[in-house]
Order: sequence, then C-alpha cells, then structure tokens
Amino acid sequence: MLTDRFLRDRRGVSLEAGERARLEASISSTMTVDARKIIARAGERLDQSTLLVEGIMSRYLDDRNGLRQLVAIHLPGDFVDLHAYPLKHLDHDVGTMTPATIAIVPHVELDAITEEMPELTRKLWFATLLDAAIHRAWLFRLGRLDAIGRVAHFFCETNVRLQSAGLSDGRQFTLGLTQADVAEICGLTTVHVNRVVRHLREEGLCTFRNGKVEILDAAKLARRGQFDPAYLYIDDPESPPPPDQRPRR
Amino acid sequence: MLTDRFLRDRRGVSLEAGERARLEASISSTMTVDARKIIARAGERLDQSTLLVEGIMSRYLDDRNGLRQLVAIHLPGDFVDLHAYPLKHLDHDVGTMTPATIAIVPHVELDAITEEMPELTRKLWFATLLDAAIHRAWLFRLGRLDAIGRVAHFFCETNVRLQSAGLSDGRQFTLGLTQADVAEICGLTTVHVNRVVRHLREEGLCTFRNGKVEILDAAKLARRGQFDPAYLYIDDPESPPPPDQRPRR
DNA sequence: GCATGCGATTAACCTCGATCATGACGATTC
DNA sequence: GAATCGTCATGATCGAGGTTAATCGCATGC
Repeated sequence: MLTDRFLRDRRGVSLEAGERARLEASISSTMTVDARKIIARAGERLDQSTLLVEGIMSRYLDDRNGLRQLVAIHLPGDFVDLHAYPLKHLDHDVGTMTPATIAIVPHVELDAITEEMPELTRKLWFATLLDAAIHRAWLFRLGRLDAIGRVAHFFCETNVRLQSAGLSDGRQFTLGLTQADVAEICGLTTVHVNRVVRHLREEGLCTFRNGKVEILDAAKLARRGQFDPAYLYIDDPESPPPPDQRPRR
Repeated sequence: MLTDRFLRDRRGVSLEAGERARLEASISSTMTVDARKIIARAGERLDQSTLLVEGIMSRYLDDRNGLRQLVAIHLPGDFVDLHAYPLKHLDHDVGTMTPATIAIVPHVELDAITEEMPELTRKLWFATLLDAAIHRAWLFRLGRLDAIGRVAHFFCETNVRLQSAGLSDGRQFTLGLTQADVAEICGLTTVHVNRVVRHLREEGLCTFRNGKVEILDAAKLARRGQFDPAYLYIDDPESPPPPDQRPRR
C-alpha cells in the first residue's frame, strides 16, 4: 500500500489497520515527479497534501541572494506537507530532490477524518510534530556543532530514518544528494562540505560518494555529531525506553 | 481571561467565543514560577501542557559540553508545550527565562476537546504548527545569516510577536533577556553578541540595554536580518493578503 | 570525434567570530 | 564597608570556514 511506511514503528502511534485503510482511501491520485521540481511554493493556498511514496523531497527557504536553506528532508513514508492542512498557506517551498512518486490527499478528506476519527487525527497531528522535533535537532546542529559534526549528525539522522523506512541496513544507504545539497542542509559551502567529507573518510567514520553513504564506524560518527536518536520517536524493540523516562540527550 | 492572547489575530484561526470558553474551562490550575526554573525535562512523560500567561519561557537542547541551544522563545499567549499532548514525551527541556505565570491544561481535557470539537482541535493543531514555522525561520537564521543578521532577525521577530500580544508598541519592548540569552538563541558567544549589539546601536538600527529593545529604524533592521513576518501568520487588517497568494519571501 | 555541463576536488587567501583575558559597574549579601 | 556575583564592555590573538578560481572525471548529446 502507498501508506505502508507512514508512521511505521513510531512510538505508540502506529496506525491500526482500519486507520491505514481510511488514509489509503483518502488518496485521490498518485503521480511521478522529476528530480528538482517545485511541488508547492511559499504563500500559495493549498487544498491538498502530499505523501511521499518513493524518492527524496525537501522543504527550503530562500535568502535574498538566491541561496537556499533546507529546513527538512523527506523520505519515503513522510507526509511531506501535511502541515499545510491546518496552515493552508506554507511559509516555504516544497520540492523534489530526486525523481519521486507522490500520493495526493485532498484536504476535504482530512476534514472528514478530523470529524470522524479523533484518534487518527491525533496520529496525523503527531506526524507533523515529529517534523517539528526534527527541526529542533537541525537547530541544534546549526547552532552548536562545527562543520564536521553537522555533516556527521545529518548522516546519522538520515541513516536511522531510512532504516525505519526499510531503506537502509544501518551500514549504507543511497541518498541521491550531492555535496551541494548537503551544504544547503548544513549551512556550509560546497567547498567546505568536500573538505568535511574527506576528513570523515580519512578518519574512518564514513564515506559519501555518488549520493551513497557508507557508515564505517557508527558509534564514532554518532559521537562526533552528538547524535541521539530519541527525537525521532522510533520504536526500538531491542531496547524499549523505560515507560516513564527516556535517557537525557 | 487567561487564554485571551492565545491565537489572537492569527490568520483565519482566531477562536470563537465558545471555543475560548471551553479552553478556559480546561485549565486545571495556574501558578507563578521563578525565573530560570525548569518546567519539564526531555524524556519525561507529560500528561498536561502549559499555557504561558505572563513572562518569557524557552525550550532548549543541551550539548555534550553543557552549552545550550535555545530552539524556541515563548511569549504570553503561547501554548508552550501543547505539542507534548500528541508527543507525550518531549525531546527537549522547557523552562522560564523570567518570572512567569502559567496555566495548566491536563491532557484528559484535550482528549475531550479532540473528541467533541474538531474545529477547535484543528486550531490547536495550527498553534503547534505555528511553532514549527518559527523553528524554520530560526533554521534560516542560523544557516544563512551572519551574526548581525541573526540578532537583527531575532529582534524583528520578537517585536512582531510581542506586538500581536499587545506587549510592544512596535518601537520598543521589554524582553528581560541578557546578552548571554541572545547568544544561546543565535548560536553565538556572549562576547560576540556584545559586539553585535554595539554595531546595531552605532548603525542606528536598534539598542538593547537591561533586557529592553528599542527599534530605531525598523525597515533597516528588517532588511539587515532579511526578516519577512509572513511565517508568523498574523492577521494584518491594514494589508490583508490576497486570498490566493501571499508575496514570496 | 568534440563540445557541454555537472559534480567533485584542491589550492591560496582572507574574514568572521571564537577564545582568552581583563576590567567596569551595579546589586546582593554578610 | 568589603566581598561576591552577574552583566556588560573591550582588546589581542587565532582558527574554522568562506571566497575565488582552477582542474579533473564522467556522462550526455550532436
């Protein structure tokens, strides 16, 4: 199903079969989109949202000089602009990074869901707040980490997210991003990202070639990027969090 | 009323009288809190949320060396950790910056609201997404602006937000923050914030003394910080946005 | 065959902001 | 009144990362 990956393994909010069916039934159409296409522009009024089925998408803000700051990367299973449902107007652009398959969910369907299924509504709400939690991790990354730490943190995060989507084995994954993309994510220049990538390779932490990341030493990489996956709210059957307290980051 | 400032003048989602009354009735208690106190810690399970009535609060992440990155500043009228309702566990700490008055809303009350009042539920959802939009503006600030631009952007944002809360006349406002606080917000050191403040003063853009900001040249300050208030979703009766398209940022 | 263009790479140079240090001023506490 | 502490202020030094520019590899198209 198109919604198979949505909220998969998320702590306490995985969808019931009926909920997933309802969401699936809310999809009005699916389509494929080329790489580097804009799906929605800041300010436009939206009456539908986009569920990403395959490929990578991003959300970004433009600065006055035409440079971009990416504010989110979206992977298969993400409800990319679900937040457009309550907001109606977005404050940023949404676009594809790679060729993508997307499913369209009209807001009238979401109206019906919020009227009839409060539990599913809370789970949709949760999904948008998960994006906000990732925003906060990105703020930490930009505000407190140096260049090497930022790239390390980004690779760690993406590895965990892709793993929960079944698209990484935890050791390597294909991103389809360029060094310039990573620069727009980490608030660096492409030149310096190149230096950082070389450093990470020479230190034996990870490699990044042709849009493919290989994790060589996950523990060291996480340490270098001060990465703690708690903010991703992923259910880890191996080490369930204590019911009342997760470790501090 | 305690909720008077909540979602005031927000585009298209201001509360109906009945909705506001219901929210007001959901408050179980109010209390005052000293400055620099922690209200909630990362990882704790929460079964209530906090509406800020008076004072300034913040949300922040700690790094490994004990430094903090603030990820949000909250002003009177903000539903500070409403996102804890769907999330249940927070990924960050919540604390007061100044002495504060807060109102407590138990999550069981929000359960009832989401069961019975889908329209109000969407407005609460909107409120949490507004915080996410502010996160994104902060990402832009940290990723694309230099030190002077970051501080300028922060003062502009806070001025607009306080103005819509009726706590700034648009020319000056009291924040009660120190230069060290601004440093934790803008990802800078206190030493450099001091230099930036001096620069802004000497250039005639604004002053910052004893926690009080005076805007000397709002247009220049906004320009220096590449500030466009669209992401705050504030209803401006003077210049209503065209129904189908807001200006690009 | 050659042209074109994108992405990765590397070098030289320079700037912004961190770091370290010192001091002033006011409020508080004893 | 002295001591202490938080906040603000300012100078000197240094390094991480930006800027600019040149080159290379590789894919694609004609």
